[in-house]
Amino acid sequence: MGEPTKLKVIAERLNLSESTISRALNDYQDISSQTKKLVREAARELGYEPNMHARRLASGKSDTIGYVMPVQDGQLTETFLGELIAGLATSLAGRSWDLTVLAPNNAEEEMEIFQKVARTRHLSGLVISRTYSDDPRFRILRDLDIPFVSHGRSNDCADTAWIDVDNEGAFAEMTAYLAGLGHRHIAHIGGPPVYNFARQRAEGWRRGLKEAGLAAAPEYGETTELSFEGGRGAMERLLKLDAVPTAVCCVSDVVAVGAMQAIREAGLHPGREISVIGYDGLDLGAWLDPPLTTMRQPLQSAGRMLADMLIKLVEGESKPCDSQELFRASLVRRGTANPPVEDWPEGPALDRQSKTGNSGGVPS
Amino acid sequence: MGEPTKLKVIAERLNLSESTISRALNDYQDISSQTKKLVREAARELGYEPNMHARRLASGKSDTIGYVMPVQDGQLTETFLGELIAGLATSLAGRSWDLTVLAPNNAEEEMEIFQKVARTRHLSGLVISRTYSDDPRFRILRDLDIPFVSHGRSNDCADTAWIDVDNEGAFAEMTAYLAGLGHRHIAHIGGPPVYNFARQRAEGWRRGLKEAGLAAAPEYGETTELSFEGGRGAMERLLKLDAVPTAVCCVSDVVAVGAMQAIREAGLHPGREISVIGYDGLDLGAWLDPPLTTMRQPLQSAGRMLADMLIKLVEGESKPCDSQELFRASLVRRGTANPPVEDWPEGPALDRQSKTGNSGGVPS
DNA sequence: ATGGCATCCGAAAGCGTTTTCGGTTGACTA
DNA sequence: TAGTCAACCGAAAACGCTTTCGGATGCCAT
Repeated sequence: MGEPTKLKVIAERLNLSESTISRALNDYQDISSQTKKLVREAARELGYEPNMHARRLASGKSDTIGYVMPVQDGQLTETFLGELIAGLATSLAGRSWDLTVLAPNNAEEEMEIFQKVARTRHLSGLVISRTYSDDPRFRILRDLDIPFVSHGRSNDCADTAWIDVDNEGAFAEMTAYLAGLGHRHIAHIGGPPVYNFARQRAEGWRRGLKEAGLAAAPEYGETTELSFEGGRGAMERLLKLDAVPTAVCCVSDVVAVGAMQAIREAGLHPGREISVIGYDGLDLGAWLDPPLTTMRQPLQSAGRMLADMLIKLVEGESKPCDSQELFRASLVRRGTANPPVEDWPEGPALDRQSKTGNSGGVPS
Repeated sequence: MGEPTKLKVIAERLNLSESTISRALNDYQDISSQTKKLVREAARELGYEPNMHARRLASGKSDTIGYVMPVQDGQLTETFLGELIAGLATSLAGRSWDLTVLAPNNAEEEMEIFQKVARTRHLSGLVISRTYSDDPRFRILRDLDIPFVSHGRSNDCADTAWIDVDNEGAFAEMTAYLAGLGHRHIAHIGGPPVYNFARQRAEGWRRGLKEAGLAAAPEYGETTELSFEGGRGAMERLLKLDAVPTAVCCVSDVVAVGAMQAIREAGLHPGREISVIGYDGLDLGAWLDPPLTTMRQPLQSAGRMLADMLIKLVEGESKPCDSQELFRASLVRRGTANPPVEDWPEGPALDRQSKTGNSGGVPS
């Protein structure tokens, strides 16, 4: 109610010195367990809460980590952001650390943040996300000696801390699954290759094709924006091909939904003439008709794990290169991945002259 | 690179005292504009960044606001969370304030946070969201004398700061729109009435009905969880009614999508036999077939405005009751709201004996 | 000259912790 | 009985900034 109780109050009440109180509360070894108990009780009774600012000033540690939001790519509506941030926050709260959110609007602002953190050390470490294939932040943060963990890998992340999903493995599995269903014309709608995950997923598709004994026709490797419109546009291009693919691996659920729309607009049915698999495991995929087959990655724990890793790094309890976790994504079978069908409608919008059956070879 | 420059360094370099430097940088009036310029230049050259912890300890102000995430309701996948947080963060960064995110897992944890903030004042103010009709937090925060702004109103928010959308107005407009299209059997699928917005939206539906000269049949007022399954279940119940409604106002887009699914499963077509309007303006609505008509609220600026309001409150530049903003939502015409049709299929799943035309009266 | 009044700046006391260093006990060994 | 050594605690110096208070200076009017 009145004045916040500080160390001094407890000290006077127990006839001890402030420093003893401080060390007792911080569990120093040179305080008898008896007085420790006394101090802790008094602290509880008086409702003592340490003044974070004083503590941080004196100790030189900030016990705060910063999460750098991926603002500049306009991906703020991603549904996982909330869960990630909540995961970070709860994990930190358990250790009475704080989470502050940074939202740089462009690369320069992000650089300024890094510089400031490096100088003032007002944040103990950073979590970055939405990594690029060739991501300068890895080098910069290392040079600035700022502890950090990334959500996603990059080219030179060999000796940094990260967590990621095995994107390549996931798409190889996805492709193998489609091949196992009998598909021989499996296309891929990928994302901008600046994103590391996009490159990895495309690579996984290629590997899956190869392992299934299929060739990766270049015209089957589409690339587009990570959006509904992007997916639709890419699918429209695939539909114009001489040999229209009978299955498509999409870099994300949103892109997959766009592809489904294009398929429908061509008078075809997603999951019948053309199978579609997305990636992300979004709920919305289940609400479609037919529901979208996809792959889900474990996200709920990502925030927690990022926080744990970063704290260990900051406290020097582990080295960056020992803090690397690769998760597996798992297939979510719903309605849009089925064996290929023979009877395609010969709609006016669709020119399939070279595609009289599904046994034809892969176009060169 | 080396030691972070502190006030002392600048003071020695300019042959001034630390206190002068401090006041010069903080634009005190008793420092000549000449020395101010000198100090500022030196600070820039030396790359001076104030030590936040020292500053906050000395000044007693924390220049930090906390955003309390709505974790306990499990609504973390809401797409607006990212935008809201980003808005808060950017607006604060412009004033060199910080945003820290709190993620209480239940009401007790939330209370503990409040108590701690009240005692330690380590946060200057709070932003709360996902408000209940009868939300105890309003009283508690007021009693604890913690400055706060809420995203959404409550019963006793007359003298607190908030921003909100005119939910009631939006649903009245939505209902009027459907009535204007010729619908006379307009139902509502609402959310849990503990949420203030849910109650407001139901109220808006009733008002719209009344203003259109239609009666609000109690069985047309459904209530359900804010989920796909909830919407589907509620719609299934509506489909069992003697007089099946020809239009449905849904409390959210997600619920609307569930309703659409139920309609489809009954052998009917959303937007043909039964019109559906959602609320939120989510992108995913546009990806459906047919695309979901909905209402969009301005969210992009909400975070910014919440931050601005709260800072003004903290600085004493305005009073809570003067910080209240009501936004209007606007109708997004897409494909699921059309005039009623006469020819309903007589599917086995649907029993419409009392519904031979659309001119029938509202069931009592 | 003297007083009064701005204007500008320095000295110093905080802010509430942490942490090092040394000092005081008492028990135990030789 | 003196010496040694833990075990435990207090004094005091930071940490880097803010802010009050008063002092010095110069200017003008008396």
